[in-house]
This record gives sequence, C-alpha cells and structure tokens, in this order.
Amino acid sequence: MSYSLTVLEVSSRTWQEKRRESARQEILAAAWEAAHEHGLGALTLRDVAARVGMRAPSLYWHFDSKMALYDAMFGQAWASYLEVQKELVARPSASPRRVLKTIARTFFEFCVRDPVRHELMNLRSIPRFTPSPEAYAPAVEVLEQLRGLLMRLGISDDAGADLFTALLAGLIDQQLANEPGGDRWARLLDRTVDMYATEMNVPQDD
Amino acid sequence: MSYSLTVLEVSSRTWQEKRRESARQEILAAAWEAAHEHGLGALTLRDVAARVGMRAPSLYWHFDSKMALYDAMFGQAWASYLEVQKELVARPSASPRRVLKTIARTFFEFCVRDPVRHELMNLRSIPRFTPSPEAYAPAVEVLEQLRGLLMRLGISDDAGADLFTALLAGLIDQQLANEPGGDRWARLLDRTVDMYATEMNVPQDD
DNA sequence: GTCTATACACCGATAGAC
DNA sequence: GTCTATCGGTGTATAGAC
Repeated sequence: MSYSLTVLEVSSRTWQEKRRESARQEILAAAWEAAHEHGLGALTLRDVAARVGMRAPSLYWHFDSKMALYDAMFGQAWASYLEVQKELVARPSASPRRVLKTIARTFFEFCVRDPVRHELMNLRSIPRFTPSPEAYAPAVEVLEQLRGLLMRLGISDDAGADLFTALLAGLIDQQLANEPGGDRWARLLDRTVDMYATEMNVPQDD
Repeated sequence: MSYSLTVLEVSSRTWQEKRRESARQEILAAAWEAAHEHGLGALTLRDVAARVGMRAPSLYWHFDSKMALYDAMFGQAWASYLEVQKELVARPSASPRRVLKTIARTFFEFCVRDPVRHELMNLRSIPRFTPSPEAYAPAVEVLEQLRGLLMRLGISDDAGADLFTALLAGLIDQQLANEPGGDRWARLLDRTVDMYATEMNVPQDD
C-alpha cells in the first residue's frame, strides 16, 4: 500500500536508486501511453510491460500492484496541475472576477484537454482504486490554495468554496459526458463564474 | 447489441414469453443485489447466476452479454426516475422557484439515495459500457421533459437547460465523492437554485 | 426452448530459478 | 532485476443434454 511518489521524490542518493527511479518513470510514461490508447480502465500490465520491453511480472519489482501504478499516475496528474495553479496564483493579480474566471478556465481546460487524466483525477471510474494519502496530497494542496485565494477575494465560508468546486465539476462533467471535444459548456464558464461572484458579493469589474 | 428493454416491454403474448420475461426480471434483480453488495464494477456473471440458481453461461440465453445486463439495468434506472419525474410534473404547480427547487431536490436525492444506481446512470465508470439507444431513451425523455418545464418558466434557451443540469451534476458529484451519506452539498441546493433562477430572470417568490 | 459442462483466452498476482 | 511457470479468477463461445 505504501510507496514513494516519483514526482515528489527528493533525495535519490545512490546511482542505483536513480536508476530505479528512472525505470519507474519509464513505466509510468508507458502506462499513460497505454491508457490514452485503449482507455484508462482497459490498462493491462502485460501491455505496459511490453512497451518498456519487459514481462508483466517484472513490473512488480517497481510497483506493488496495478493499483499502485494507478496511484502513482493519480499523484503525477495532481502534482502536475498543482504546478500549473501555483504559477497562476503567483502571477500579478487582476480584478477579483478576472482571477476567478482565469482559475476556473485553467482547471476546466486542464481537465477537458486530457479526458483520460481527468477520469483518473476526478472520477472514481476504477472499481477498487482509492488514492493513497501520499498521492492525494497534491490534490489537497490544490484545494487549500484555492481556499486561500477565495478567502483573499472575501469568500471565507466553506460553503463558498464548496459551491465553486461544484460548479466547476458540473460544467466539466457535462462537457466531457455529452460533448467531448466541443465547447457547449465551456461557453458557459464566464457566465457561471459571474453568477457565482454575484451570489458571493464579489464586486463587479467596471 | 440489440435486445428488448424489460421494463418497457409491452406485449408479451405467449406464456413462454411471459415466463422468459419474468426470468429476465429475476436476473436483473439479482444483478442489482450483487452490485449493491460488492460494487457496480465488481459484478460477475457467476455471482449473479448463483443468486438465481443458475450457472454463468446460462445467463447468455437471457442476455447477450454482461454489457447487455448493464444496459438493461441502465434502462431500468432511468425508466424508474422518469416515473418519479412524470408524477412530479403532473402535480399542481407552485411558484416557479418552488418548482425548480422541487425538481432539483428530487433528482439530487434520487441519485444520492442509491450511489450504485447513480454510478450506472450518470458516471461512465464501466470501462467499455455505452448505453444502447433503447436504454438511453428514458434518459432522453427525462431531459426533454425538463426542457419543457424550464420553457414554461420562461427559460427557453439551450444554455439555460445546460446550466441547470451542470449545477445539479456538480452538487451531486461533490456530495457523493467527498462526503457520501452527508449533506454538505445538499444544503447548498436551494441557494444554488435561487442563484440560478436570478441569473435566468425567474421572478422571486414573495 | 432452457440450461449445463467444457473449454478458451485473458487478466492480476505469486513463487522461484538465474 | 528479470525471467518462466503457474494459479485462481474473469467473460464468453460452443456443443449438447433433456
């Protein structure tokens, strides 16, 4: 159940550990490739192994189980979005509503751009997969960062953050479920954020 | 790929057909039971078969495949909600916002009450399962009925309906994903509908 | 017509040789 | 570290019993 998250790994001391770490990364890359090709749920260890020139049982030296592989992918995906959001939050801030719209659109497009990744990050589509605390950590940090940002805009109650995430989740879900590749719900983003901002008494732009 | 939807089946003429129909219903009931017990994705034909005193291959006389079984369950679930919504729409209408809140809460609670059913109806959690047009029909009718209702409240554009479904989907998703059994997002229902109604220029109650 | 027995290909996972 | 061999599990095709 426990294993180290490749992306967040800091101290790989010996060269053996570095070698092993790069093998993990190679396997992970192959797993993403396979998932994009055949679907997240259709991932098989034999396929992943073949892509890195191994046999399926050999993967067990690098990952405890298939779920551990999913787990590492989950952690990678959220760590990746955390980087995006960090860079976004650090930027010189615009008007409150502009900030809300930018963060909403950034997350929306991050999800819609890669439906397989979104499926792993946000849907619970793999029957018995539950992310480990280690893999879940960057997701928690994303949410904490969002809470902080909302707070600075004057939205300090939990309900305000809960509503914001629900609105985003709903738009993304509907877009991907009913019109993948389209923009029918993407077009509602700004309007939805404005509606939300008004509800939350965030001052208007002009 | 094609087969008849048990729930909507109208004319079972001969007694053989009736017998066969009741066998299908028995299998479906066993499938729901198994899904609730072990999870939707963990459903196995051997388990379902055992519950009705059969062997796994025997199910193939009643259903073309495991996916056909999922498909029939999908159709059953949506047909069931269609009945609920029909009865609700037929009732003497209250104020516009009351109507919106009632329909929102009805769908929300229908979904949250049975997460396994919701997973099948609204999430795409089964890897290669796509509902057939026959099974999807009641879902389409639910949406058409909703559009008609919104129209009568003065919300006639597609965007208005799209936004309403997205708001609902988001609240349900977050409730079930982050706090199954709780009411943290359920408590946001009325507020969200009011926010939406204001955006859509639906007159206030008082 | 209804069901069973058998079999097949594939899966995740383990044991142990090298 | 990576292999081969193998285990118990799955969905499913088919042949045939009755």
